[in-house]
Amino acid sequence: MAKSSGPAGTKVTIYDIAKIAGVNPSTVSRALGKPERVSAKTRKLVEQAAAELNFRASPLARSLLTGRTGTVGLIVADITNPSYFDMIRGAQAAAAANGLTLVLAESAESAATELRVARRIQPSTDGIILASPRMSDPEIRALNATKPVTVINRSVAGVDSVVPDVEPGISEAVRHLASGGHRRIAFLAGPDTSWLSARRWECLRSACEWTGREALLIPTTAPTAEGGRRAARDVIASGATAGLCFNDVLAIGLMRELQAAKVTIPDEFSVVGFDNIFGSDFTTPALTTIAAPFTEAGATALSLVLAALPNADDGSPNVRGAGGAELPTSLIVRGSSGRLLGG
Amino acid sequence: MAKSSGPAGTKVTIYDIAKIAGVNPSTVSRALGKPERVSAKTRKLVEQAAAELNFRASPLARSLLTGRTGTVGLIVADITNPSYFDMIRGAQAAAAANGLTLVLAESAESAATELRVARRIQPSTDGIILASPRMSDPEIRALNATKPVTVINRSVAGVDSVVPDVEPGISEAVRHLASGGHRRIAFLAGPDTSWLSARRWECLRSACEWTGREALLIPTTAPTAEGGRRAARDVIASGATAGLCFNDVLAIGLMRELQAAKVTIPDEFSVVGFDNIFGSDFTTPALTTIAAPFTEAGATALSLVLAALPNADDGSPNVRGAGGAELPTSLIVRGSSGRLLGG
DNA sequence: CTGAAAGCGCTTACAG
DNA sequence: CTGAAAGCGCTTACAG
Repeated sequence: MAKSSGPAGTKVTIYDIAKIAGVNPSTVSRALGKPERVSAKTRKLVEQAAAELNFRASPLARSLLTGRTGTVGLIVADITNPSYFDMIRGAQAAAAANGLTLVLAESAESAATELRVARRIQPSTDGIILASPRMSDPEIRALNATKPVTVINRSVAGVDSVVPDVEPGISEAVRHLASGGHRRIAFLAGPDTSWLSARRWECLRSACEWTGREALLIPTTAPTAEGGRRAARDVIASGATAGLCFNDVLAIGLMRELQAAKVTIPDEFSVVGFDNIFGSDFTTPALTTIAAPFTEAGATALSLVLAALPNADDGSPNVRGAGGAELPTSLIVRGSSGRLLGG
Repeated sequence: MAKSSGPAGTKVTIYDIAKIAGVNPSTVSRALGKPERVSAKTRKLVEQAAAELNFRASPLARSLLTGRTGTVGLIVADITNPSYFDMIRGAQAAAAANGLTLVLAESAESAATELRVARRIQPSTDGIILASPRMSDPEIRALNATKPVTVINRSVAGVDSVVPDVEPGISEAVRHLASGGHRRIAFLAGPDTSWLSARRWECLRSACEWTGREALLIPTTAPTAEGGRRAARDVIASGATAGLCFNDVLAIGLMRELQAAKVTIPDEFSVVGFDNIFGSDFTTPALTTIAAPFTEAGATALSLVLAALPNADDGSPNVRGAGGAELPTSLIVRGSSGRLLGG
């Protein structure tokens, strides 16, 4: 039996290595952590012993000393909402590229849960990213006072953020719809705690005003396909001939329900979504949507957290809340929008 | 200025609390951790002080002592592959329900990366779940010797696992296709390191044999939409009139490419996927697919890891590799499959 | 270049 | 019920 494969649970420490290498534990630590500070011979001895015992340093013990966990948290409202997929992917890739581990958590669209989860993971992470947070500004600032926080799809004074510049995408969409003969455009809103939904609505209203169109706000029960279906009746009742939806899933739900009610899309009604999610081009007609570079948003958020970390060199606290990125949006025209029949 | 909002980075410890509560640090620890072992007065004192200082116990320090991290890792091949979404969701929900944090990591479909990532996160987790792992059996067993491992979509001797029972779903699919007049059925394979792909192919072959149909194996370049598109030519060349695809994304890619080549679906060719992913009903025609309860798979995997944890009571190492769950699959017939025109 | 000691923040027998 | 001490596994000045 090789002793290297001890029973599960046997923890190999630097002391074990020190013993068989015949050196002091502190020398083991050095040999492994800063090999250049140790003689070639010692290093070899230690490395051999470490390999033999299949040693893995405890990140916990190290973190306790260094104050760094090598982990960044990402909290999203709904882990299965495809709008977040690219963001998660972007953050995860950026974390891996920086030798960090990403912890993913979910808030179930609840501000209270979000705060609880954030508090829970904060002590074991170096910083956290909040995707479309539902908490209040002061709550976010309080978290940011403990460890670096970056918010995505929201702007909070004193906190690093990554937000889409919604203007270009929405302007394009309104011009596109206006040229298709649409005069009354409905906005199917997101959760009312959503900063981004408010921004999009504001922007739509102003774009409609500018082009002499009418903008209508239609609340929804949830930013899901079901939420879109349920809103369909109100949309039709409003007299709008086009709907801009807070996200693509909502848009797909709306389109399905309208089609079920024999409304032809886009001849009788145009549907435009947001986010260009996976599958948004699977529908018939394929969904027109306003896209934002979410992969980049996730990566940028991670780099902002990284930049806000206390400097490893001098330990000086870094500036926080100075960072901010605005990512451009654009319209992707597909089949679900176009000229209004007889419009 | 309230002193409760100290500058960032000021770490509040039980010593600070002990000082202002006028008790020993160990008493603080007890008051917070096992309140029943402390007098009501002391408890109140400590709780007040803790609240005042906005104290949060360091999970790192605690983990170092207890050996428990309160974290479970989940490694998937591709974080944006929708086949994994429900699995991730199920595991995440089950983790949260048990007061655990889920760490999500990605292996980029590479066995080497997978092993590296697993080793990296193992020390800071209590156990890990490997979704459709690409590593070798011995590598997985070695990981399992250190800390509990549960594999999903794979069976490894001595390791807990959750696998779909592919038989019912595939049998149904073959009967469905046979009754539609299909005699030659292609299987668009997954990665050749995929245990599940091998299983599905075996099962399809045996089901075809049983019903007197011909089964053909068509390799693909990747389990993605692009992989499906690229395989389309081979599929047609094979003379098959129906294709069972390793996953839905592959199936959607295949369907799109065939449609682009003016093949009418399902009149001239039937397409069946696996996994019933989000969006698989968005296509036209909607995708017929073989579904497995992935949310449940994720949750079950988490509970298996939990059960394999060393017993908190007596610290006795728990049995590992004894657990195993088989989850039933079923066919969801939608528009992409049916009777072969003139078949 | 290397050793001995102190300490990161907590928990847990052990006394009293 | 509470205090004093030891220890989890590592790192880092401080001597030599």
